[in-house]
Amino acid sequence: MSEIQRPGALYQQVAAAIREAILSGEFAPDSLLPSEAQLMARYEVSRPTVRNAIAALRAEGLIDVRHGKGSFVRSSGQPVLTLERRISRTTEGKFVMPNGDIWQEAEAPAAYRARTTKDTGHLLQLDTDEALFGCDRLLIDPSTGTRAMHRTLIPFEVAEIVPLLAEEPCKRPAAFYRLLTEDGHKLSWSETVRARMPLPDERATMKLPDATPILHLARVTHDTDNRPLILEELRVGADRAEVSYRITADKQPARRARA
Amino acid sequence: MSEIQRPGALYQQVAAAIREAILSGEFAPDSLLPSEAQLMARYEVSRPTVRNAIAALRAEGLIDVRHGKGSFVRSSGQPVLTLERRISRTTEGKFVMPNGDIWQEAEAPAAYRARTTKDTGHLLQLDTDEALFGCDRLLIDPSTGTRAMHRTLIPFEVAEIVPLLAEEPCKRPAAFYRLLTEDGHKLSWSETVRARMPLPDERATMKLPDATPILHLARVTHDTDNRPLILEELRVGADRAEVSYRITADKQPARRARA
DNA sequence: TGACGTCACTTGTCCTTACGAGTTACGACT
DNA sequence: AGTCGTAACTCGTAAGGACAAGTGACGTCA
Repeated sequence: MSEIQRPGALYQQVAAAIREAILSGEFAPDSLLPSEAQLMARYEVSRPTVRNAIAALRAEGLIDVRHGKGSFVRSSGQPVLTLERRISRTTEGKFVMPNGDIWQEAEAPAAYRARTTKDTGHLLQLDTDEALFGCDRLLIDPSTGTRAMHRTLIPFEVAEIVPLLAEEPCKRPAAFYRLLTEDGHKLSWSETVRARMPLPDERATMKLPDATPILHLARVTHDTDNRPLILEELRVGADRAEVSYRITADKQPARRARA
Repeated sequence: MSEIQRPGALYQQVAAAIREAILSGEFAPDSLLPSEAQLMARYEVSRPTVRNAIAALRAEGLIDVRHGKGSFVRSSGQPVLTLERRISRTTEGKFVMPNGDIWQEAEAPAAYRARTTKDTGHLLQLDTDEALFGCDRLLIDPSTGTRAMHRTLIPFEVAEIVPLLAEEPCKRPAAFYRLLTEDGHKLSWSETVRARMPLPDERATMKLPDATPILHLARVTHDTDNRPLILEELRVGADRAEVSYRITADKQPARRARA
């Protein structure tokens, strides 16, 4: 290390030095970092040490490395896609829960039968290993290229009681809402937001960069008597998307606050 | 590799084999994986290759490695802490926006002056580099040990117009809501949820495990005329916390649906 | 009995060497 | 001029060796 002694292992010192250089602006976003060979010379360390330092910065999401080209400072752009949930009461006293019509289906939806896990069972107020109708979709927002994975789950017993849902398990959820509302049901929603690292197949399907978590949304639609009817899951890369809940006050119609 | 040939590099084959063994249940959650030496023998590869495979699984959040002890399958437990936003109208026609009173302050709040970034400026409908009052807190939920970082930001010009906010910039946000409501303001909220990898200081402050993203919540409180008054940011490890929005229908009081 | 030191195990760090593979530019050949 | 091959760069993979550092069990000593 040609620079000041820092705490920790050598590769951490190197990583810290590069990190500071990035955050201080010495290396601008999207610019090319020195090559491994140059970093070896600059800090007087071996190649594994340099690569270890670079691996740490990749895990932090600070840089992107492209085979044969070099390491680039990741432009810490904000999400380009806002999933807006506008929660308000119109003058007619209805809640609004838009379904995000921006999405297009990249493939034909895949219908199947499944069973509740501990997780989905809890959300649907069912035990584990209960039978479900399922439907998976791969969605794309054409304006930003953002990909997302969508899943609809409907319990067997709900499909019996509310035949609307059993007819076409791969119908778009927005159609379910419309049909149920026309049928006299008063719906309420519960939406849970989690974040986690993607599984390898999720990384591949959504073409996620390194060190990119995914937002995992689970929306449960409840019937009048608070019985869970439908569980929808949406998974999307957190580098592209954010979720926004806008709660407007009494009788004031929802207004766009965007610049 | 003593097993079937797979696509990709050697270390990826090893990683895939271990991953499958974990997901299939051969290695139970919280159980000890074979040591590096055992894995070297089992797959007939060198130690760097084994370590590379293990590094991949760490980045996926599948395993935890403890120096001197070994590698453990991470128990994929669900979040232990649900930040509930119950959005409903009471019979008096008021919206409810609880502030999460579970949190306790781990240290004295730190007040300071700051300037808007591109990000915070956008949320507060201000240009970049406008003056702000700021206050940072380190919060702890004593029942789960979950740590979170909280930040309050109030524009100078808002503090002039609404003197309540300037008096005590480190007052608890819930107190702001109460004071403003008593003063006749009709508040509305906009809450944005993002996820990203933590910076090193965030990892240290919140004691986050490897490969753990954070949830980043930004809540803007709007005044009657839709002017942004307060920006609150909450950062919390996504391994511990989730956010839940419950939107209940007309006049039906919010009910707990938890088991 | 209790405290402590040692040893055998674990992962962490760091080095050297070698070759494979993607990218780009330059130059020679057609 | 256009095409294509090669050379020189980049990062990716893999092996080997050596020592440091954390952990826990066991045995010795006071």
